[in-house]
Amino acid sequence: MKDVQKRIIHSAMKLFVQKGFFETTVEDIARRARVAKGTIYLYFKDKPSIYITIIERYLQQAIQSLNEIEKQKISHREKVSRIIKKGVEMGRRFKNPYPIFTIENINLAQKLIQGIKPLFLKYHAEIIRKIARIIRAGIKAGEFRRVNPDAVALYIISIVRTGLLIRQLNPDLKDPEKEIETIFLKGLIRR
Amino acid sequence: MKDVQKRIIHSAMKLFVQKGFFETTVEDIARRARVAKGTIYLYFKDKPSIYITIIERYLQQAIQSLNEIEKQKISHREKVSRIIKKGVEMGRRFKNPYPIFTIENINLAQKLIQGIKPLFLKYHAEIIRKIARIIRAGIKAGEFRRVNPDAVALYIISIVRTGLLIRQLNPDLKDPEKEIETIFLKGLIRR
Amino acid sequence: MKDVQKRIIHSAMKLFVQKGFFETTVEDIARRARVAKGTIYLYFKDKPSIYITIIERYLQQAIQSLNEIEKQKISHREKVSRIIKKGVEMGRRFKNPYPIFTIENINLAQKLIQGIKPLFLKYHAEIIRKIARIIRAGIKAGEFRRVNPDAVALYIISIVRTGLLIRQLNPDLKDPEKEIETIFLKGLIRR
Amino acid sequence: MKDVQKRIIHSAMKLFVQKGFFETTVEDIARRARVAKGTIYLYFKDKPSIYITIIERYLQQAIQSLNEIEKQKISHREKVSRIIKKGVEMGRRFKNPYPIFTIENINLAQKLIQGIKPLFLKYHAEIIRKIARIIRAGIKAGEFRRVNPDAVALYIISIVRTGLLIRQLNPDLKDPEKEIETIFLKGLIRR
DNA sequence: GATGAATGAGAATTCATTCAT
DNA sequence: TATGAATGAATTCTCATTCAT
Repeated sequence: MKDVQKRIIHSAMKLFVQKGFFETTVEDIARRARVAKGTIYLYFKDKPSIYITIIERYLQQAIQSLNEIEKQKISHREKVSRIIKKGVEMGRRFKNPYPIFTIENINLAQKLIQGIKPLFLKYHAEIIRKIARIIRAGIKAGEFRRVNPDAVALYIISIVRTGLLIRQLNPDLKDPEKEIETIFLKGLIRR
Repeated sequence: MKDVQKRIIHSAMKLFVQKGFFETTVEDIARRARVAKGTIYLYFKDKPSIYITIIERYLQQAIQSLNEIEKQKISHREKVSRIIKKGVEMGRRFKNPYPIFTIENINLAQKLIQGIKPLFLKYHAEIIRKIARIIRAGIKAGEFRRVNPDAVALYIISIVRTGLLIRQLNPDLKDPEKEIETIFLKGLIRR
Repeated sequence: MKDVQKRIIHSAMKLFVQKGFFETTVEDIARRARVAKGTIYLYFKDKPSIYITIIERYLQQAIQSLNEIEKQKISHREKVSRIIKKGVEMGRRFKNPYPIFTIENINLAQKLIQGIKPLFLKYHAEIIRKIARIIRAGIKAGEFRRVNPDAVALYIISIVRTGLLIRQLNPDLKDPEKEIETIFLKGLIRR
Repeated sequence: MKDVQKRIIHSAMKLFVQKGFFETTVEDIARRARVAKGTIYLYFKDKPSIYITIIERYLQQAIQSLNEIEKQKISHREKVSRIIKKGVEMGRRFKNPYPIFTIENINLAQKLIQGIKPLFLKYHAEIIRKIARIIRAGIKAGEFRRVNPDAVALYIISIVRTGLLIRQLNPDLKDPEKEIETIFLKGLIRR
């Protein structure tokens, strides 16, 4: 990819994370990328499409990571563990743009979200499918209890978010996603 | 509270859910509330403060519900179960404005979120404290495993979101939060 | 009509004539009308619609004038004469926005013209119809030669333009439309 | 003239007719001419000057045609007839850019028109002069009635436009400029 | 000569907020 | 209190023109 385009994406990502999509102006993005305002429009048709591009790259990376994890010769339990770990790690890097698609954001920007929806649904379905496949295999192998694989796949994504959330709100807690993961795997109830 | 103010809040809530905060204009809110635009400013100092008011009421209701659940003479496990159930129920009613405060929204509107933060932190801390107290009691009673109560409290909030998310993306799944809750309580791994 | 709207229309008309549609900015119009830029958009949905409004009023006035002339108890020849006179007079006042619809302007602004077309065709057809009716009556009365009334109606509109054009390019010529009209009625060829 | 320049002019002419001057971008012109945008500026100092060049060539052709017609050994009446015929024919080819200079366009683009004015006035005066000379000769020869030759010259130009206009708005009418020309020569009134 | 990426001035439009009535 | 017309700052996007290669 062209250096200029990279700079624009980079600038936009930083600013979207720092100030939010709506509060970042195209001029801000241009300034930080050290290009003229008009240059942005040589590479992106409008402001939302910059956003979409960032999200799309993130999702593609997520799928890539899932593929790699699935291939590994480890227990299903360990695969789930790595998915969560990788998710938190990526979320931290991107300041978590993934959940942009979740119902929560509906509150802030229906129109924007609607525009992204088709793209998201495509990737989201793929991600869920991949995770669910691992869960299903784990059930078959007698490793996991008989659960609904799709629901659990969504649940795993949610756990990633919880991990990020805890880090944000309770920064003292050491290795929070480990704790969460343990409960997820072993349950809250003592036996 | 004055009837006019109620109408404004009601109108705003519907519209924020329907079209999003940014895509709802003050004029929209006024029209739906059948008041003049200027009247809004007799009751609220600006647009964000309408939003904040809605969030605040939601959080107060949440705390109220937690108080009621805590007082009940039931097992801790059952209390957790009811918290999740109530959370999903409230989320469904509000189309879930709660997570507006989560890191995700950082992507869309830092400034807005920052303005809400002090208020949110106050309530959020209280909610976490209340849930954590129940968890702690459950551990003490030997009902739960030895976990970090604060982390679990956040985890529970996250589970509520997962329940809502599944309903949204996989509407066919019957009683999704029940499934999630079971995993939360019993764990994924078979023993 | 509201005073503000009148001022906007008036301001726009002056400026469109003075500087042209494209070279007049909405800010120009606002300044001259002594209102804020945003106020324009309370009365008109966009810039072209100001233009359309002006044109429409002109066309309505033209039709009104034709109606009055048709009713008068004078010879058909005199009616034609008055139509031309009135046309030049109106054109002078509006600096002739009528021909905005003629093929000429296609060269400058297809999109704008296309947007106006439906409106124009409606009025234009009515104007042609009215003039043609007078011509037909004149033929029937033996006053005019057997000509195609529709073609002649268009021809009359064209004569109005010629009158205006001569005034513009040859300001010394006294009463130019009189001369043109005479040729139109009696012909160029000597007999 | 260089092939590249020809291609640019050709491309611009097609596009100005198709989409209008303002709605045609320099990029459009370049693309259609299969040259780079920058190349245009090697041949023309700016966008209006492309327009001016096109108009100028048209006017030069018009003068050329007039010269040829004037030299022919035919009646003055026939000369007038041929001028009209030729005018409509040229107008049809160019989709009539001539009247771009007429008062009508004032409504759309004063600045552009003003820039073209000096050039136009020069050619326009020459065209009027040539036509007026033919009329004057016709009067002297007793062929035409005693009219103002300059006014009639302008009138002839106007008739050309009427012919084009009728073709545009009433495409069914056969040979419309013939009808118009007859009235012009013989008059509307029956004798 | 030719290219086309980059520029940035400039335009239309939106909408939260004010304030005279 | 209530109104809603008016405001104008702010934002997105366009496109003629330049200039390093």
